[in-house]
Amino acid sequence: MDRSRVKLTVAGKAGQADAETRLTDGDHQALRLWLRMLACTNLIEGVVRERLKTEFAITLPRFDLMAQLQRCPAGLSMSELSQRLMVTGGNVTGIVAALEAEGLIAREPDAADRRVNRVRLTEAGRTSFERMAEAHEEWIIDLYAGLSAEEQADLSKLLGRLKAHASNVRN
Amino acid sequence: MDRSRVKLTVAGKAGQADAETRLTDGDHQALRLWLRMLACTNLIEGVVRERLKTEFAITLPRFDLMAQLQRCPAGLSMSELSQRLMVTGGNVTGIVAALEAEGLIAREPDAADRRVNRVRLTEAGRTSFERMAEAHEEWIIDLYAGLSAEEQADLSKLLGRLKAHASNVRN
DNA sequence: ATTCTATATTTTAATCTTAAAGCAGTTTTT
DNA sequence: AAAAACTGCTTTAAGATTAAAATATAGAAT
Repeated sequence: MDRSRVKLTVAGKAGQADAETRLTDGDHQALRLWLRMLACTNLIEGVVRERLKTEFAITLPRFDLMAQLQRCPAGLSMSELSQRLMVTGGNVTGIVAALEAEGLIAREPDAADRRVNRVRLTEAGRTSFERMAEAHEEWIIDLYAGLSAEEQADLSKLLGRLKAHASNVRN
Repeated sequence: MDRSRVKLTVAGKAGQADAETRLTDGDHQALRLWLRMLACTNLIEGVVRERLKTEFAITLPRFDLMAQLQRCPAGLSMSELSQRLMVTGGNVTGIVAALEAEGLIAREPDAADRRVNRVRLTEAGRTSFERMAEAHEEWIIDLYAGLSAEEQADLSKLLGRLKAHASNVRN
């Protein structure tokens, strides 16, 4: 563990006193759990975001979009990207424009339906993504290494149940 | 369960095909777990965000800021808010400005240190927050009701361990 | 006292995000 | 075929977010 990179926090992300720390005794168990879960997710997401930026000069949304494209070498339409990334169409428009400007993806009009734009990774994009994805997977493995394989399985199961229930509540 | 509110998704958030659904067999356990956790958090956060907006016409960041202030009737400085919310100072500046414009919070210069701005809830802000907080807690309880008290405790324990480990990895 | 250093806050530029409105092209109804 | 309805995408306006630079004040060192 390398403690040498001390964070001075001149103007960056503030010190650590996360949401959870601030709870009162009166708060309900579910509320505490939710804040803890949020803190965990933000922590991990923050690490990923920061490393993608410093090590690969890319943002998380752009990385995520490239990840979707890599699984579909034939390409995806803007709508399909929107669904898979669970974001609005306008958002995809912006991210695709940025990645296209960087030469990492390309778009072609669909032959059958002139409304559709088909997006795919360029060769440069594929090469670049493969390197990033490998590093990314290692980061995640390391971040979760505090839990044994069995604990990870337990966590996954609980989250699966939570997700199933919460999905119903939403509607 | 009310299924009557069918989502037409004209231009809003796209259909449901969450990140997790898109995984390959080759992906590592930790990566799958991470995507599931992210999907869960986003799901719950989305519900909260949406309901705060439709039922109380407020955004989640503003609600979170008010929550911090409610726990500290004496008020908090901008820096303290920044730390507790785990966001940058510039971000707090913007959110405080918005809440001040709505008359929900007030700011006064600190007597002892002229650099400091002390922020607190106004009477209107406190009244408004109390109503929202009550509803919010119920939403969370409902969203987590798919897990028994024991399962919630297990989940909390696992997340606590994960958080502790990931905090170390970050540095 | 003056200079250096640190802290508190704001401003700016860039990116991401959503909801809503609009345009272009496709499909269905009549 | 014309009209209506739908689908795919982009644009716009508003908000959130960060990092970095700028400003103002405070405290420490000389």
